[in-house]
Amino acid sequence: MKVTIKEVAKYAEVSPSTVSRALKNSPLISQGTKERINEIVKELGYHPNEIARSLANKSSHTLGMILPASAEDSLINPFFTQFILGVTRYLESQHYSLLLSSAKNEEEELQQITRTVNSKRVDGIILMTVRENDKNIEYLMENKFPFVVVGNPKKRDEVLWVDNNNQKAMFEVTEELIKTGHKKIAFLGGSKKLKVTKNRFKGYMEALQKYNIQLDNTIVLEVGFCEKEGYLSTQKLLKSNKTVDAIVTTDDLIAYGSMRAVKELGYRIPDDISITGFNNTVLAQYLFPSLTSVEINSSELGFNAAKLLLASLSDELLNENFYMVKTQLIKRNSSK
Amino acid sequence: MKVTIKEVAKYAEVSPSTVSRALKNSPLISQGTKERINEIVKELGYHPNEIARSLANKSSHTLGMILPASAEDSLINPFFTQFILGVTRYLESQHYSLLLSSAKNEEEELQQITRTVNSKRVDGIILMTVRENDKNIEYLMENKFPFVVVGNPKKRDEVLWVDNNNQKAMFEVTEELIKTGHKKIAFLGGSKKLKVTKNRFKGYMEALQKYNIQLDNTIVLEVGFCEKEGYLSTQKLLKSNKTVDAIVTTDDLIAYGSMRAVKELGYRIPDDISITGFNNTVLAQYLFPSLTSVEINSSELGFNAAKLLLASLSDELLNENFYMVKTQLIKRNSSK
DNA sequence: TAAGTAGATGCAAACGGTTGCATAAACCTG
DNA sequence: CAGGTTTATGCAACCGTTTGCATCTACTTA
Repeated sequence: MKVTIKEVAKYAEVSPSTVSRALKNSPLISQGTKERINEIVKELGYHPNEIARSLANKSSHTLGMILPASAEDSLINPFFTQFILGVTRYLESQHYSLLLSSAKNEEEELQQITRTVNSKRVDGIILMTVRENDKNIEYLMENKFPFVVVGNPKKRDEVLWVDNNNQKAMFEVTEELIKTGHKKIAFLGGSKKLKVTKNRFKGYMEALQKYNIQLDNTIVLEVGFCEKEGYLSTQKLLKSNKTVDAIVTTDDLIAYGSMRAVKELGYRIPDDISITGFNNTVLAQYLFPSLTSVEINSSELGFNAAKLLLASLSDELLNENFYMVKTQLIKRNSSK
Repeated sequence: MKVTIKEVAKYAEVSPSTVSRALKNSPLISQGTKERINEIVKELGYHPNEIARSLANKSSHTLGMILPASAEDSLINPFFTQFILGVTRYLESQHYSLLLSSAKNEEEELQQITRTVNSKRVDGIILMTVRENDKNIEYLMENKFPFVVVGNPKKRDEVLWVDNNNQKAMFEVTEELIKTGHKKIAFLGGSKKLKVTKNRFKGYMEALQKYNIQLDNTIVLEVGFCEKEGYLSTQKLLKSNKTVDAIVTTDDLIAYGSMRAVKELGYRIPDDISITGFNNTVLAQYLFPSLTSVEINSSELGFNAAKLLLASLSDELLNENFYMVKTQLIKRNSSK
């Protein structure tokens, strides 16, 4: 038989209100009855119906999250699992829950978001990606619905966001290479339209500047996020009589393709050319030579996204509307 | 201003009951008013409050799922993301939602499950792993709470489960090797306690039997699920004067370690020894030589887990209390 | 000891829907 | 055209909590 607050009240010979107060430690209740009620609660095995609670409280104690279409492709990357883990870890510590949906494409993403918002089942939303002119962000801002995004949104002062410090990460990679004697460092990056690429490129430049190395635009290449493009553009690069002694990339897969090209053309890694990746995917440790890369703490990213959003929900005064997660340089054998 | 069913009722000059009926296509309503109400619903931008609905319906239209502790380690495997994707895909098609939590260890898993069940926020639960003497399954069965598990549970006739057809998969791998001329095929499997290993081993044996090859227990080894153990046990195997012309493994990582040992000892892959993996992880396609492996359709696994559970929730008569997902043999260059 | 105050509890409405039952209107049918 | 049936609608209770307000009791304090 289901046990409700009324049952408990009957047994304790008090009103449901009193039970309710006992359960949430209201000051409007005497120590004695509180203890008595708590005993009966245990005895009967009573657990509040969270749905009823949500209705009365006008808060579901739940956040929503949409797995973007891109989750499907990025098989190489445990980012999503790790991110979700981080989110749930924080939410659980705060007795919040996570409602997850997925979308096949951008359009569906927005649909899912509106559905979730409209149905009032969540108090806020976590967006796992940012796009140029992001419709999702637009919608949420227009409707003043609380949310946090991962990555670097356009109106960065008006929204909550978390990101890993891409610029600093690439600065560290480049600096490390310079310090170990490299002078001609090529940059293989993904689409320049992406904020990630831009920021990583900034870090690269920053390091060059610091050590007074002239930026050489002919060894800065834009490639797609895959092994093949890394391979092809490295081939082109090396065959063009350019002498480089290091190649930094914005992804392990690109680095992997690059390694293949370098080896094929008879150079040794890292003796002739050092190569670095990014994202520290599973590949990195198993490649030969193992790949120096940058570890992104996706779980901490998720953790802090949830934390930031919850803090803002509770009218807490936030010092910052964003949170930068530190990355970690993982040195392996592909660089000197 | 928030728009509730009462607002709509007022505008349409009907009672809330009528609006409610209009929205769910009840036969107790005239075509005319139904259309009128639907117009007003659109005009006002009304969306039912799902929480209130759940309370009245005593059903949340939501399933619960717990990311097991092991999700943390299995970085190499996009299994979880893919599985979740499959689940959400099906749930969305049925207008259901997914409530996700995570657990750091077995104990916490059970806690999460009881919490979720007690709070009445979900109609059923999806378990992503099965253990020996699984406390979670025990609890759910005792409380007669609807659930489905991934993998092969003990009381397989009494619970709902989905699994990939491990036996058949390994049968196919082994048969393929036999057909391409291999005679001495070693088996490198994970812990024999695991149902997965057992089933894969069965498939291996089945193929041997079919082609009248005598099982040789000295080339059947139990190893941990990692590269290193694959490496070490293959070394031992090859140094023990055994002649093998193929090695099947129950995981790509084991296979990878195995490849390393084989190459070090001077054998060629696949000319001298063929090697196969399992799970078709990202590694497989990027190794050298690329690794023949077995693709597990985790997304379909999730899809059907959700489907099975929902079917049982709707008192549908099930033909089967389980669903076997087909695997796919991916031939690459590590086998002839 | 009377009046005032603090503390503990209950009542009843509210949250936003659903649904069994009663009823009114419209339609048959002989 | 009276009586019965069908169809469409409304009423009110209910789902399980929360909470503002009223009430009651007991304790101060002059």
